[in-house]
Amino acid sequence: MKLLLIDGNSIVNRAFFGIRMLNAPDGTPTNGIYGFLTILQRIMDEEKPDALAVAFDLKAPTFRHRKYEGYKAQRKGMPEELAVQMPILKDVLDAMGIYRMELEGYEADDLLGTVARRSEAAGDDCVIATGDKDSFQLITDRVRVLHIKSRMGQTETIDYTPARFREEYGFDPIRMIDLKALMGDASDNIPGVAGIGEKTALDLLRRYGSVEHIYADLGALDVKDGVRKKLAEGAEAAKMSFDLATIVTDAPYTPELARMRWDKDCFRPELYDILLRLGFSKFIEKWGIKQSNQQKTTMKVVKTCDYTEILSDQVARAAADEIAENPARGALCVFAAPDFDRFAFYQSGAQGEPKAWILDRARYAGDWNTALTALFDARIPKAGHEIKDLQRYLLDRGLPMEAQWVFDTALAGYLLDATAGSYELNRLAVQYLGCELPTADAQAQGQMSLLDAAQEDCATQYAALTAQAAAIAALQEPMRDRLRALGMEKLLSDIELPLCPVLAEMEHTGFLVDRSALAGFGASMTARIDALQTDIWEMAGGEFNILSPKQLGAVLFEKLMLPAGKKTKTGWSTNADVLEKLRDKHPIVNAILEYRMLTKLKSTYADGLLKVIEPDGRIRTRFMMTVTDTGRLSSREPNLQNIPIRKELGSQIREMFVAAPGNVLVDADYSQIELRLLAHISGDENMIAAFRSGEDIHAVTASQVFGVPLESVTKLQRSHAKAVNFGIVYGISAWSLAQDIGVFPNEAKAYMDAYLEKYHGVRDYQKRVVEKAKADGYVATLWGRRRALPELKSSNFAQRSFGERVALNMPIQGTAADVIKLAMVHVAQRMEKEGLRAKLILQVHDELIVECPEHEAEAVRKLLTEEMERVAQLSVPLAAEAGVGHSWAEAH
DNA sequence: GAGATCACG
DNA sequence: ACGTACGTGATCTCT
Repeated sequence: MKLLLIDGNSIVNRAFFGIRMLNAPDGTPTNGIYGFLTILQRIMDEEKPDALAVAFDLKAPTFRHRKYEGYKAQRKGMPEELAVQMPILKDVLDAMGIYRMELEGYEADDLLGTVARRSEAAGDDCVIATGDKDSFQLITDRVRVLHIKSRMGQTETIDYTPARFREEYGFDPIRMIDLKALMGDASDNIPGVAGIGEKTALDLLRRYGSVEHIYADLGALDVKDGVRKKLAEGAEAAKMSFDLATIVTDAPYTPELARMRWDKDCFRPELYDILLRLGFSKFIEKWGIKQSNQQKTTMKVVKTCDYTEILSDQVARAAADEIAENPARGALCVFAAPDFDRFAFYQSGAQGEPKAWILDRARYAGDWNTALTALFDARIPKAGHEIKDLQRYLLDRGLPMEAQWVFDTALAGYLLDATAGSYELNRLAVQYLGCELPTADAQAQGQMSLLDAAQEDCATQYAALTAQAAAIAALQEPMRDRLRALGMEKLLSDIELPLCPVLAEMEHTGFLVDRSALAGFGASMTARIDALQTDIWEMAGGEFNILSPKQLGAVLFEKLMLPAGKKTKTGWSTNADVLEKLRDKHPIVNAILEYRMLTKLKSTYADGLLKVIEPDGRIRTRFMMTVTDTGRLSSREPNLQNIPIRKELGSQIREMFVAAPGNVLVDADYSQIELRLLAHISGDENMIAAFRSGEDIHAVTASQVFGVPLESVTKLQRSHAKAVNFGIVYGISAWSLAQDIGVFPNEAKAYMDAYLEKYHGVRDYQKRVVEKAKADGYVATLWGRRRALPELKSSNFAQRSFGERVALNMPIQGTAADVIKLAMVHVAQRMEKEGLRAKLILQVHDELIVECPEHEAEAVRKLLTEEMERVAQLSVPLAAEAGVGHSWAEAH
């Protein structure tokens, strides 16, 4: 039998300090619980124990501390945010049927030790999961310790067997006590011997085995006199520390072994409610926890109803007419199955009963396009979920999509919490309605005939679809209320919703790519890549996978003994920054850099893009509207927002993105939009003046920071000033700036000080924005787009600092996103109004690309820059520059 | 599936 | 002493 014992306090502590602040919908902090459950699940998956128990501390002073009077056993008090999570965590564990071990006056460690020794005596295997090193003293052949570390939100476990421990420490696990006796443990209030640190303690134990041996004859030790003196003076402390560090293994505790047995079915019904309240739908899903009495809540909040299945064109038209003639019933809510072959429509009655309709392509008797045309009638106001994709579907089928779209639950969810990550309807229902939606998975019953099962399946699925459409209806009011309260209604109605058809059409149109040129480009690299591989293998003295950082690290830093720089968590870093510094040290480095560049170009861009060119020669991306934390769009499958440009060879790819015959591309981009927005938002007079003057902003910055006349700014000074400008927008530290531009940190610090001295409006603004973010818990753009910043309250320095940088950056990056989105809406509307055949085809954050007939080029160029510059009247002009060409490279 | 790397703004 | 810039997505390796 295998028993898993978990040090509850230690694990929840790691989780709390390691994971960014998370909150339940009601505001209760949940990061400790969340982290604990994540770690628990991971260990369970990996270890698959037969039984488990979680131990918790219960009150100080504990047994171990009691015998030392006057000794302050009190650990540092738990932060309030963690303390409130402890009872909830215990409730969760109870509801999961997991055995809890607590004993008045004992620490979790002592219970672990006691139970571990007993299970060992009974011939069982035992695994202890903890975040502290104290428990290493319990390691034996039958007791392993899983040490849980959390770094940057990631958890890492190290499996300590006696061998693994000895390898790392150089002595037996039981000597962990001796180690603590000598070096102490600040977090546990174990004093240790004053002046003896980890290094000395390890050395002593490796040579003399134990505290007992060390103290047996201090005079015989081969150590410096200073160390001998410290040991002599610390004899008492060592004795006490030894006792304090010794985990009790014979506590008066009898665990109820039967209740430790792990059984997946022992979840109690209230687990569902607890997890729901905590906002942990991820775990509900993952563990397949069934709702208890929630079905009733669903019915109450999401009013479902019978549906009519539409099977013919005639019925489809009749239904559309009925809907159009009853505008008082509210928007028609549409839910589409993922592949758009089934739809549910739902209209809540103003007075009467709600009505619902189902459209199933597999069963539809008439013409599918006719059905869609009828129901997506432009007379009918509609609400939906991810409506841009629906519009794209209609467009791809050659159908109109001009229906009045008045709401999108996914977009609303995104505006309300851009960091949530997913806006699945069920999740929104949990969050904003407090209920779960029925799922479609039919429980195929053994007794049912195949036909019955199929029918049952269909009915369940239709009911589920209807409930989704009904949820869209039910979500509108609470979500709209929230948006209004946060001042984001206009953001939805004037920017995000109107942007949907624009993006749908961009995706639909796609970008023409010169397939044979791209294929030729890819093929032309093969020979060079092969030659480089041969050279690299020869210089390395053997074959290896150059793209494997692990193997490459071994070659560079062990075989060729090049000086290793940064480390990653798995080994040496071999990234371009590191390699760049090794360029002169060995010819292999240059070859590797070139090899990396070429393989990247070939696999991601040449081969990668070739795979997604459609039969008409065009590439169609998907613009994601609810992905980024700042309000930007993202582009996927393929990503057309990261096509190379910075290096000459890569930028050749852009020559293969072309206009169709008889057409041209018009490319317009905002010049320095983020810095201009910084000038406006901060109100810094000096920076505003610089932009109004129309001079090169980086040169002006250089001239001011380095105190030289504008005309005599050197290239290097300008490039440094440019780096500072970028850094300011990102919320820089002097250390990182130094890394970036390759100067000493104190020099970088001097640049930054000079910068903030000259642009003191920026300095004041930065102070303001961080303070306001701390007070409000969020930051916002000029248009009111928000990003919540719970990180600012984190007790973890790194996370808090991250929050501060985000507070500095998001309002700038997000406002730029607002600006270009609005410009896109205006551009599309105006091109349509002016009857141009021009089409927007791509957005790359500060750049728009239009494809149009040659004769429209001038008009489009003018239209683009006008609309882009006219979006907002700020204290600095928004400048857009446009070019025309037959390829993207030429137009840019 | 996670981590490392590198492409873009 | 902490840990180093903001925001993305694709590909490859390796567990």
